[in-house]
Amino acid sequence: MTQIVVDRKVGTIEQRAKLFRGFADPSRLSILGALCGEPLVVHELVERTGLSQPNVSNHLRCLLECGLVNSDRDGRFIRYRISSARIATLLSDVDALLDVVAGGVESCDNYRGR
Amino acid sequence: MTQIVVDRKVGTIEQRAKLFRGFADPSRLSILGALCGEPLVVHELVERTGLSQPNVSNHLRCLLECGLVNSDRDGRFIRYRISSARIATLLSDVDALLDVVAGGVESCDNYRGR
DNA sequence: GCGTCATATCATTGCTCACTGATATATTAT
DNA sequence: ATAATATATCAGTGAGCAATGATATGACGC
Repeated sequence: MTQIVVDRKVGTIEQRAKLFRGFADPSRLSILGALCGEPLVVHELVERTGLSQPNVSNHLRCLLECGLVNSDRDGRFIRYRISSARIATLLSDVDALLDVVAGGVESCDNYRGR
Repeated sequence: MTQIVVDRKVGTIEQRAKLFRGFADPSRLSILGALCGEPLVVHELVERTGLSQPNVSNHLRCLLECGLVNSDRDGRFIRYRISSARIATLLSDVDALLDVVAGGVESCDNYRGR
């Protein structure tokens, strides 16, 4: 009888904070949310998010460097996709938490939004 | 036969970003991580996190306003606890995602850390 | 009351990041 | 080669936030 040992490496506090910060921006959330549905090329992301093209590209570079998305060239297009289904999990868990704390988050003005 | 309809309200992009930003700071992550173990009073949080007392209080005010923690007065102490087990879920989700992307997150220097 | 411990408040400071606008690179078609 | 489309790069700018230090409030015991 074999035993599977998962032993998840627990990230450092700084790594976690850095990863959370990757999600802590409306523009990146829009991009990731769109990519959770299906892989998309840059100009499609620009259309759907309403962000400027350089802005989308800048965020994509960051997301790519962090390993949150992957890219494949397709002719003159570059198609981006999320790198792991765990990203979708994280996003839906945040919505689950918002079910509980949405009101408080809304009224908290320590952050005035960016 | 009854059917249970969950219909989760999906938060707005801005709400999600704001909630993520609540987690996107090493100090707040330390505090929340400590509180996931057990409820603690302020000076215990100060000891365990190594943060200054005003700093901890400032972050607690924010976390309280957002509804991520609750507080109860206990004599001259004030005991804080996380408001929902979903917070712990979210934190473990991030560690699960870090299993996949830790290297990339580490090397991404679009954020230089705070 | 007075002193002490526990926590909260607030202004200031310095750093960091998101966005823009201009430009560069890459690919395909004519 | 030239034009057109698709994407990337980058400096500059403005705004926002985390931490500190000083101080204020609150609770308990003497």
